[in-house]
Amino acid sequence: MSKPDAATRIQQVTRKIPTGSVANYGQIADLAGLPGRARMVGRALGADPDRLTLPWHRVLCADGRIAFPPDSESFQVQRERLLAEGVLVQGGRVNLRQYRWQPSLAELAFGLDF
DNA sequence: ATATTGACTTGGC
DNA sequence: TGCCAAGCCAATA
Repeated sequence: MSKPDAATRIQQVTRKIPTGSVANYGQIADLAGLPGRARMVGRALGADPDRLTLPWHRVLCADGRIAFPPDSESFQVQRERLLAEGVLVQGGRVNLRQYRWQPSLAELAFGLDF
């Protein structure tokens, strides 16, 4: 278990996003040790079987917008889940300056398996 | 084995 | 704001 695969690390980092906060794909990629691989984050989250407990809805595009097409089912689900935990979503977008997750080293390291 | 796709980002104009 | 080109790379076709 010393070197979990990329998808696993992405899932682990995503689980650390606090309720009421959000992060963007690139940020998760960086924190998971996958710089420049934002696309992989979206793919990994979508492929993750545990969609009910994994807070995938807290992951947004770099500009704060929901990555799904506004008319899609996923878009709505994500919007609902964000609103449900107090994150304001206007025009399919979240104000990052207000909700962006800014983890401390301790916050990231706590509970991690090195 | 080659080509296209996509829940992305960044930089430039 | 917006469009475009590059870089990214596993999954699909």
